[in-house]
Amino acid sequence: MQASDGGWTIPEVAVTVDLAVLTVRSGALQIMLIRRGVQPFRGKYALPGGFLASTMEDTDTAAARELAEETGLDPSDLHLEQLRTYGSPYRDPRQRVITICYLAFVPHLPSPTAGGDALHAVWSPVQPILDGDVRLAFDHDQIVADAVERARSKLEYTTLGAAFCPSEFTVSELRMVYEIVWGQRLDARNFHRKVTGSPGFLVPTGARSRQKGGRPAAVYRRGAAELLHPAILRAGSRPVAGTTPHDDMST
Amino acid sequence: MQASDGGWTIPEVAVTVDLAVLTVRSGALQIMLIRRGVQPFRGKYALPGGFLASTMEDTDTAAARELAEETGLDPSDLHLEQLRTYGSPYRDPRQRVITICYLAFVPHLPSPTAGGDALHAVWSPVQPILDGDVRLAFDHDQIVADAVERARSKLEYTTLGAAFCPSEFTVSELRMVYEIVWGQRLDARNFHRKVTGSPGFLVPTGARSRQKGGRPAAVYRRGAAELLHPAILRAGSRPVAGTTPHDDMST
DNA sequence: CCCGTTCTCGTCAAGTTGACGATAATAGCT
DNA sequence: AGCTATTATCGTCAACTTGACGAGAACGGG
Repeated sequence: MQASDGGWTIPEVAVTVDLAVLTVRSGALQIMLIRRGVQPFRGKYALPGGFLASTMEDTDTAAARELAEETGLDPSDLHLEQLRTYGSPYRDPRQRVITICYLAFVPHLPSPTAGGDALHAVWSPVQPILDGDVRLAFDHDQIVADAVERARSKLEYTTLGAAFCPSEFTVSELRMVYEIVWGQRLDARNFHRKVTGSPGFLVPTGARSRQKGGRPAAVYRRGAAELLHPAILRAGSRPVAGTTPHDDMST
Repeated sequence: MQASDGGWTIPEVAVTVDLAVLTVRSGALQIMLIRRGVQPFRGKYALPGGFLASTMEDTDTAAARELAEETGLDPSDLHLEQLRTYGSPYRDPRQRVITICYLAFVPHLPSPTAGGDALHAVWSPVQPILDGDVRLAFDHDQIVADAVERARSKLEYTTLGAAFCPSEFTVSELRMVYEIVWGQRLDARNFHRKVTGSPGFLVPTGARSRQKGGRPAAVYRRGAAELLHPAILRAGSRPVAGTTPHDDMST
């Protein structure tokens, strides 16, 4: 459990790398879960992940490799970032386990997963987890809550909403991503003006989508911009009108 | 190095909790460093921190305790948040060490620290580190760069700029924090309008500061608001603050 | 060919930002 | 006291952004 280092021993702990993989499907924000086959929490759902191998693998690389295994997709196409590290002492009943958690945004996957670890992987809507109606293994409820909040925030000031869309998409598809992740309706006309007016957000392909009804929409691809200036703010995060800008101190 | 768990062994690695403690002093954004007394990187400067004790201490708690030891301040007064976890395999030449790094904003500390670990602690301007003119131990240059970028970003959309100020401060002091952290001049009149118009950012104490010259400024305390809506965005870059030599904490 | 639907462009009032003039209130100096 | 330099605070105005919403464009389906 400890390695010697010139008369001093360095304590060691178990470390896992877990993934919070979010997607938008069936009109809901969903997260990838696996059903645990071993104790503890056998039979419960948990985030995919695993112990950091004793090999000298970078944690970022380990997360990308796991993501590729679970989704069957090239991780260079997907958005993957570190979410947070969870180090509460009793989050694993066996022994102390610290989890480095990563957050991924993936588009609606066309085929079910193919990797070996992913045999038990399922997509599950996040809302029942946030509401406490579904309980996950360990402290993964909290991780899911953190992941969703990070995702909602990221849509405001980055172009990552497009990471939930396929490589080619319309403004309406992007708007529905925002509406589903934020859980609120957006004005289609103002949203269109906003995203098409943000330099580098959308690159028109020239093609037009055809669907059941309505005017065909222009098809776009993701642009090079990653940050949005200014941000697209969710309702409720706007200043309250009526407050006096210059308030007298004498009160 | 491994613990048995029903026929399977869980690999373990060494974990440290490090601190990136930022402050504004002498007109520059500075970070707390310690001079290493042991190998590796003996004599080099590094972020304060230590191996995660084998005790069942929460990593957040461990970071807060270390911060209190280094600064001598009550950690409940200070802003402390997790920055990132660094897990590159060869960042420590001895063996694999994963570092959970925390970010703290502290005001200009009036008195030197009293703890034992802090005897060698110094404040050092971040700019030479960002420029590559000063090299730290391990990958701590990168951590400092991440910490500064996080701090600059946090000033935009949170009220954490006030965490660099003493408990009572003026708008000018707050503006200088912004100017120093962002490295650009801000219009004093627009900044005043902006921060006094943000509900919950500043609470007037009724007192007025007296200083060398000029009209006395109203004195404020931090308000309850943590998020700024809308954000204060940095704009045109105009470098302002120079760098000062290494400054002992007991100044 | 009409109709419902969706996409896209315009318009307008309200609010915010950036540039900057003007006034207020102090210290230091003669 | 009067003057000046300095800093704080208040106002003004044009340019821009936002939210609400009208209106036309371009389809599929009856």
